[in-house]
Amino acid sequence: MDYNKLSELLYPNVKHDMQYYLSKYPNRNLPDGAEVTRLGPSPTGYLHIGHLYSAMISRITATKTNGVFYLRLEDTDQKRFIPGAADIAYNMLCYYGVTPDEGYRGENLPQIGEYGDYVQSHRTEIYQTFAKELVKKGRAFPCFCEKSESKDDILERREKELENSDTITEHDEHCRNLTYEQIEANIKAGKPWALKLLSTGNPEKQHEFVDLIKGKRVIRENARDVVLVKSNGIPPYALAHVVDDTLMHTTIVVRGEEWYPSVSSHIEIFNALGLKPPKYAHTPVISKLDGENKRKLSKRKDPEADVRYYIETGYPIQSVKEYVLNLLNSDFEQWRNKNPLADISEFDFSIKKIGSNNPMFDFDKLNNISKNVICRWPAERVFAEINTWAEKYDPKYANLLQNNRETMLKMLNIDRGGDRPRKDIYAWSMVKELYSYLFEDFNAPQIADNIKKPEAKEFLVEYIKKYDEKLDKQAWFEQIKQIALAHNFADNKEYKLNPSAYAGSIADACNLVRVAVTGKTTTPDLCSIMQLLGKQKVANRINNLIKTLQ
RNA sequence: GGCACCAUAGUCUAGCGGCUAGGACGUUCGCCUCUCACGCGAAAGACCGGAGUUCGAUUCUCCGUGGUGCUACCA
Repeated sequence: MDYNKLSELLYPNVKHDMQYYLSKYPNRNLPDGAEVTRLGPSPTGYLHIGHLYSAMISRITATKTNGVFYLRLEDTDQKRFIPGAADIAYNMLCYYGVTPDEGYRGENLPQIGEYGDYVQSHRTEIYQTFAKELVKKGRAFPCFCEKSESKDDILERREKELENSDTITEHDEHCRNLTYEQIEANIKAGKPWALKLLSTGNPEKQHEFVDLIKGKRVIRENARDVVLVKSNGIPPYALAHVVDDTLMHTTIVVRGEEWYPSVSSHIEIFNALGLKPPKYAHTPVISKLDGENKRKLSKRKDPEADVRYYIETGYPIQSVKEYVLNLLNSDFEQWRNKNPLADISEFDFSIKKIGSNNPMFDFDKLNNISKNVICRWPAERVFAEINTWAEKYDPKYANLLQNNRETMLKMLNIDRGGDRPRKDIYAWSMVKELYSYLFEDFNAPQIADNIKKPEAKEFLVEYIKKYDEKLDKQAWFEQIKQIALAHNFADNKEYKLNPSAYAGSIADACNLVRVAVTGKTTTPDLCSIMQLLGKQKVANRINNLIKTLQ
């Protein structure tokens, strides 16, 4: 077979050769050891938490080595294209502070960088040039078989194939053996065709492969005649990956573990073209416990898979990043404990420290991290963040906050600051409910079962008569205690010894006031809250409760 | 069906031939506070199973088992 002739038959319109592009995009001028990393989302929806996960690896690695992190749009599947998704990807990266140095920046901003175009659908001519090169080298052939239309199609076909044999064919025995004349006839007849790799690999043969996360591995050679160019002229991932990461000089490909099985086919394509493959880092996949089963975080079922979820819920960016970092390098939290105020960029991140099993998403942990982040911030900052969040997601509340700025600031300052700040907020959306008593009245709440109602009532009646909002914390407590004791509430320890003899404990008395005033059993320092509310409101609310105590 | 990845408490993990198997979240219980938290202290809770290698395996090898992924003209 005359492969040059074949390449002209297949790609008569391709003007340049591979060398042309190789010299058009020369090596990057970067310091020794600089790593070039990238994120290649496909615009099929939102940005997945897994994208943020690998983007952080890429961003930190590039920053640490004075390299480059760029964003490339992998939009070769036009069937799954969703308008707006590309912008979301870029915007979310920026929002989370994982900003790319170059590449695609959304529909309205020009791309940055000398190695573009960074949108794969704009690069078909380049891909076809490389495809033609492969044909010339006798390493690719046209396939005229009918394609599978859907996932179901494929599964069905696979089932059928398995009925007769125990393996799925890897070589395309039919089309790889067509003669030039047959191919020419098919082309002239206008039959659609895809370009496939003519694999020369032998799966019995193994070779060493080093993955930056998994370490040294032995993998089998590829034997699959993978599709290089689809019948619409656009390549699927494999060729696009090889061409783009060569031309854009990516040094480390960070991608999800689901790609791991295809490295040998990617390496074969690099080799067939005489190109050097990059280093690979296959990351674990974030999963979730669904009943008894562990599974990948799913787009449809799990709102937390979408990075926008955390914004809508009001998690600070820093909380999410610290959580992801903690998943990535598990010694992060030890470092954080030692350096509570340090910027996360000071943490000694390493790709090698990434574990290789798939972690499950844990809200408890995220919330805990977030509480620790927020409790260190001054009230002004917390207020500003809540306000910014509310302006977007709860304008009414934002309005309320702005009109009561001083009150809210005072509220946020209760138990804040110092070595042992209160940790009660992990996301801005919870604040409205958490401090609802500040701005809203409520129906009289239930009181604890163990408290005797008639005495509770007498206690509250007397207390509200005597309550003086000018008392400081000490005096305030002393007053509650005295009045409670007078109404048969007992010292905590004594009460424990003989509960039935008393109306309740001092703690119960306090809680009675707390519940009456706030409607909640846990709140920051009650004395401060009462001062904030003012005597009138406090009196009204306590009276409301009194009415229910008959 | 084939191929691969993974396997330590409910969860995230440390471990890299000899440890009372360490930490964190969560849970429970104390202490502190004459309230809620915070903080402090403690408890419960793990090496998937079986062979081998070894004086000795959580650690190394093999075989099971389980979970996951891939086996698309999706990425």
